Amino acid sequence: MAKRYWLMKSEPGVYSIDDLERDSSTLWDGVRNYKARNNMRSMKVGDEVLYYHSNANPPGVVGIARVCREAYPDPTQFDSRSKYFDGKSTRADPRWWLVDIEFVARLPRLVSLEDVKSDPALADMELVRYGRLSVQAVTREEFARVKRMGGA
DNA sequence: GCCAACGTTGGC
DNA sequence: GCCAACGTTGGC
Repeated sequence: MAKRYWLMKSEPGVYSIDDLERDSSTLWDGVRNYKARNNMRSMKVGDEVLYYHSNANPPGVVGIARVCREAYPDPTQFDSRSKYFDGKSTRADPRWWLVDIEFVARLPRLVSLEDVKSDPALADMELVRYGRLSVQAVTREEFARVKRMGGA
């Protein structure tokens, strides 16, 4: 299976690229959207990720990460003290899955949402067509282009 | 803080 | 299975 490419969103106030660089890797918990979950379940170790800051000023892609552990159940769904607790999920049949990602690099220049939207070559990105999905697939070409726009 | 564009839930 | 009501995301 060829390497694939993704875009993952995080609010910098919750977990920024700086946090990822400091931690070196993290588990991507708290995703409670089926499409995003399905995307994570199809990820393979080595897949590359555009790291996107949402609810930021300006919002945009700030770095590159890499999948370092394939999908396993999101532990927060079983933790009644977590805000991500899901009483309808069981350990035998977990509803929510996540992957681990590791820090690769920071982009020398931020590629803002506005930059992405105004580039005709990126008009088909899910980020443009359907903004709200927090874990999206991107094509190899889109990934390469955003990376280049970011000065990497 | 507003609100558009979604997704989810649950009554029927 | 429909759909109204409600919740969430995320740009602005």
